[in-house]
Amino acid sequence: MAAKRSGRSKRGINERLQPLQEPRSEPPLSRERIVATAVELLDAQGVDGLTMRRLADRLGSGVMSLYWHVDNKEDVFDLALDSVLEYRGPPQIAQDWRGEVVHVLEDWRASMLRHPWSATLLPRRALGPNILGRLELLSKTLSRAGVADADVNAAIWSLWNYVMGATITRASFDLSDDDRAAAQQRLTRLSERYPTIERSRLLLDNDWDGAFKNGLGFLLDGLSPK
Amino acid sequence: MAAKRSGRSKRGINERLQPLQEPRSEPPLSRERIVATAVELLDAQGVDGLTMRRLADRLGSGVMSLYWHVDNKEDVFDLALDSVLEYRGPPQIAQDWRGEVVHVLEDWRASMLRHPWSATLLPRRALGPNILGRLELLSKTLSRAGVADADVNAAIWSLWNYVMGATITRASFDLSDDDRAAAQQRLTRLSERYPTIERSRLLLDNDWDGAFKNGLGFLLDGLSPK
DNA sequence: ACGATGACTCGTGCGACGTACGAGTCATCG
DNA sequence: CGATGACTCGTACGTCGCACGAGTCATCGT
Repeated sequence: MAAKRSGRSKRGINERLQPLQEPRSEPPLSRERIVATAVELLDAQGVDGLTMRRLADRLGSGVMSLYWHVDNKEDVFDLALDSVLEYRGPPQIAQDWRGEVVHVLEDWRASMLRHPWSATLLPRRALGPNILGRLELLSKTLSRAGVADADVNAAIWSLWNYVMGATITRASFDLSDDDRAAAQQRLTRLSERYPTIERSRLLLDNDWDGAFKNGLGFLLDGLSPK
Repeated sequence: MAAKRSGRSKRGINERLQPLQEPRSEPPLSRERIVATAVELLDAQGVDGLTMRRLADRLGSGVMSLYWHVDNKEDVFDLALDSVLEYRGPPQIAQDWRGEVVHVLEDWRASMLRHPWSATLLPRRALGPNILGRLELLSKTLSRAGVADADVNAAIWSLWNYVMGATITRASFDLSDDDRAAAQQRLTRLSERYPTIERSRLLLDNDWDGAFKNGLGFLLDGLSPK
């Protein structure tokens, strides 16, 4: 019931009334500062690492002060997620449609991997303006490329599914070396039950970027207008 | 440091020592009973709905008794997840490879949608035997279909990504009608910013099953050996 | 027949968590 | 000068996972 979006509170006349009691006098709270700090915290500690108490600590404020600027913790997640998914456009003009689609999706994946918590968050929160912008761009590109109108939506969802699956998997699997060692041990121990994937070293391939590009190539082959 | 896997405790000789003090005398705790009840609870209340207290309540036991049979709460998730992802094989023998792949993946998706919490859990937990079995089967099928050895792993990860993305998205988006109404409202309010996806009604299509099959068709087209 | 052992259950307590509530502080304006 | 509204914050409540240690009971070696 609160949460103004308040650009900047205006004091300025009597700053001297703050007798520098704190060595580093924090700037006043604001939605932007909260969101930026939340992103920092999420990057550093993951989804479970973001608590309102820690967020307030980093901001040098009390916990309940945050609730003046945001509705609740879910709101913080939504704002942080959206702030991270901006698309700045292709590097130069005049690409072919495949190049453009690949660039949008690789940039999307890269943004989410830079903030791994965002990948697991995106599917379960509302679509913010930045994601809608990306979908709009994809839609226009595919249409212009000659994909039949009846196929465009299915094509977009295929691409969405592919990026989400790839990124969530990638972001979830780069845990500790212990886990990696344990997984390898388990697999070789069970190699007689899973001979094919053991032989092809399916679970040991670390070229995630290459696999992403190759698989996307397959999908675009299937999507190309005949 | 505990947690035997104990098939079944053997009493039997002197059951009469239990003087039916409880109208419904619960069977003793066991790993299987805990996992089955955890699945029930997860189905009913979702990931956040599973707490050790509620689980113990449903089992008619104390909270700490659970910790004799499982290591911790994560262990409960792992066991519940694995118990839900069994594959029973294709309905009849002798399908073409496309039919077999489609069946594995549709069954996979269906299993996860029957237990929506499993989709979001799978990518961030270790791969259990049932998932490995599915990957083994896919690997064999693709090889037999003539997919080049160098492409098989990329192909499998494409399929994995696609199923995971599709299922996680589907499982996360069937929330309340309020959300759906709010989303539609938001979209039409912003229709001038996103004209293409508004016109194609991208976000309003509810034929998830059809979209899954169509998109999978695109991907398999791209994977077919030339 | 008896004491030891181990399987299993459970109550209490600790330190987190999100956030409702209400009491503060302070600049601004009539 | 008194009121208003923007903003901050301390306290409190109910919930969570789980560590710890004290129980109960069947079984077995002697």
